[in-house]
Amino acid sequence: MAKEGRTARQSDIARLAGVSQTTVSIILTGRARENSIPQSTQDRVMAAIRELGYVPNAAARSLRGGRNGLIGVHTYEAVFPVTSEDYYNEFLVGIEEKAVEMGVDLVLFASTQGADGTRSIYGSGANRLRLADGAVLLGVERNDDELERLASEGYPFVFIGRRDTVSSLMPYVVPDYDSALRDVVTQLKDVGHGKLAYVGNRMRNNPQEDRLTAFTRHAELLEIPTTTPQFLSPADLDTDRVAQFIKDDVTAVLVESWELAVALSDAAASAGIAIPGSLSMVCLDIGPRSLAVDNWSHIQVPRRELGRRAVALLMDLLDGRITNDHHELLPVTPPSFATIARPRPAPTSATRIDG
Amino acid sequence: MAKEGRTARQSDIARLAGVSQTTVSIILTGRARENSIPQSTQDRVMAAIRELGYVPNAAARSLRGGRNGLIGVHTYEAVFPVTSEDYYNEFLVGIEEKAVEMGVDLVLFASTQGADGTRSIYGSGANRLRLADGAVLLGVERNDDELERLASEGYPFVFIGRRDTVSSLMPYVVPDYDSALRDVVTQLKDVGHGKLAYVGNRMRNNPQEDRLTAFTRHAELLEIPTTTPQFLSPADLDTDRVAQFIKDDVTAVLVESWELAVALSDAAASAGIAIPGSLSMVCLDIGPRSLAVDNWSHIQVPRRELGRRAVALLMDLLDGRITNDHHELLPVTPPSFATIARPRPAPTSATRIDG
DNA sequence: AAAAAGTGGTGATACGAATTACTACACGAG
DNA sequence: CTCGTGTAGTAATTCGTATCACCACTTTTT
Repeated sequence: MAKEGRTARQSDIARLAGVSQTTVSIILTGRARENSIPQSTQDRVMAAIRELGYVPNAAARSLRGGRNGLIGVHTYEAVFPVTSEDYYNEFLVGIEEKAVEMGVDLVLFASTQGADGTRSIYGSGANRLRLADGAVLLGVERNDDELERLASEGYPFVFIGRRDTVSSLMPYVVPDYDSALRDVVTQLKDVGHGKLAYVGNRMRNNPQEDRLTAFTRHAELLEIPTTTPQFLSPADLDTDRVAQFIKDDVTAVLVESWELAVALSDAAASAGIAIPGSLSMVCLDIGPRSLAVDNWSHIQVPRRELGRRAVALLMDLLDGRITNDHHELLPVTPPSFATIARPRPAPTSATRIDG
Repeated sequence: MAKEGRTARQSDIARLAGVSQTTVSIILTGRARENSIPQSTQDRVMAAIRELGYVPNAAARSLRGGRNGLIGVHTYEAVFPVTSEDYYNEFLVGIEEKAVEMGVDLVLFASTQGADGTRSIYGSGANRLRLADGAVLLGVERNDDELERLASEGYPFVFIGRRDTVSSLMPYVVPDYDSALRDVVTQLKDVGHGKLAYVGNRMRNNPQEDRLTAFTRHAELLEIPTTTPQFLSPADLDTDRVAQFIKDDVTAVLVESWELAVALSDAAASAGIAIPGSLSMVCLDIGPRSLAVDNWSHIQVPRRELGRRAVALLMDLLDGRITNDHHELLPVTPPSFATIARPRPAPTSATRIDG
């Protein structure tokens, strides 16, 4: 059935069907009507295609400028992390779902990973991304230069997340942290909290900055006092720190990562501080599946939906339905009341024991 | 730095460096020595490359060169299952790892999924896999016809797993269930077990058949009696069934899936039968990560390694280092002694109470 | 002195598909 | 009988890179 050696190309089909290569191309790109190719010819060509098992050559198509139905996915961290309680997997679920719906295939750019494990689009010498019609990029590492270069080359891509410096150059989808933090602060105010603390990671990244900015903004707008944000490693979030919160009349703590949430839970337990009885806690990131995160109040980034929207936006971009300045915010699920409770009335100074 | 619009190509560099495009290509493909291009010319060209921010066009390269550095991955079930306690993820970890090492990219064939959720290579008319240089296929669904067709078309692919009817047509990697079951049966015999039961799923698939065959074979070779294999849904593995095992002097049960292991644990607990005190249990499949599978004796399929080897074999196949009849067995980790124990001496008939 | 080998390149072409710009013919209207 | 309008195509060109077949000149070997 299949000729040995070479794979079939359009000219093979053309010969078999007794037409020119041009005609085959016209039929395959769905412009048969406007070029008045009769049904009989179309049928002959389609039969030949089936007989030879023809599949368009993706490289040739993209070289010429056409579509090849490939959507790239490039993450600045490993796609399938070995620490498999995997943050990215959920994005990929969404990306794959949407790809299936749109009938395109996904290219996971593994070759963009250097020997040292870092990932770079241009690092490997060639911009492999060009093999695909466009790409979805994600990752928290700061590679603004690459993004800028990619955009300046006119390569169509969508970013999941936001980069202040270059975000105007490309469409992106991003969780609506501003609304989320407004909801959190409102929620805390509504149940009666009077003073909030914010504990961030020592390592900073863009989403974390967004959350902190939003927190500061809404705490101010809602006129709820806060302590100065602290940036701690989990080890530093110890009993002393918890004691200080209590001393400072802090009744609720926002922590930026699940590692900090674990540390705070442990420290509070050691210090005999009940959560949420004496101290409410909200986690601003979700942990791995294996942790019982439902036991903490936390905001939930719609990772699956972000993946889906990113693919949808990319297709829109390719079809010219949107431009590079199209940005989308996706709602973030507000926290449950697991570790948010009405604070106890502050003890009077008379009952307070000073060490 | 980057010119607006078009990206630089070799002829741009050539013009800037005052040489021909051929020379640029020669230098870039590292054949400067053998073509006696002096260092001075190389330097000029490299400078021009840097100045223009040139990056080779991957599409043009693969069009010219044949290979495009894409490795397809096709699973007969969703690649990123929504039920994310994901069996396939571990294979993909291995596949991606190896792809990174080999410097190739992965194509996840999402477009091969039909509207009904089933996946078929030829479903869309054309064999989309041809887009990649070769592919790794996995999945337990029985699509032998497709595999056969694919092989007959000369498409290079490697299967993870084994299909009796068509396995001679392609290279595959497969867990060494025969050795694994030999080890299990030996292990059970060595600690003193006298009679084994085998409980399989009602839904049969190829790996399960392989395990059962191996079990039967080795039980016979080692002259250890067994009950007739039973194929049950987890719900049917109830206290009655457990009571029957005891009545039949069965001291160890091999279950084919973690669902059955859960059912057996529960049923035994309800029936007051201690595991492994009164009944040893070995699970022949591993469950999702979230389950504490380490609490059961189970054999462990080296899924990551299977993924890695599959990619390695595919590259070997593409480079002509192996042929279609190359098959590899990968060792399966034998069970721990978590739920394997020396059986209690069988009660004498005098002490047995008949209902 | 002629032949061979080395140096430093260049021009033309092929890869496969898409597109632009044609051609050749039939038919009806004016 | 000629003009216009479909109909049913095709030839030539393009995308960016790699490679093959050369070329012109110099140096070394026979």
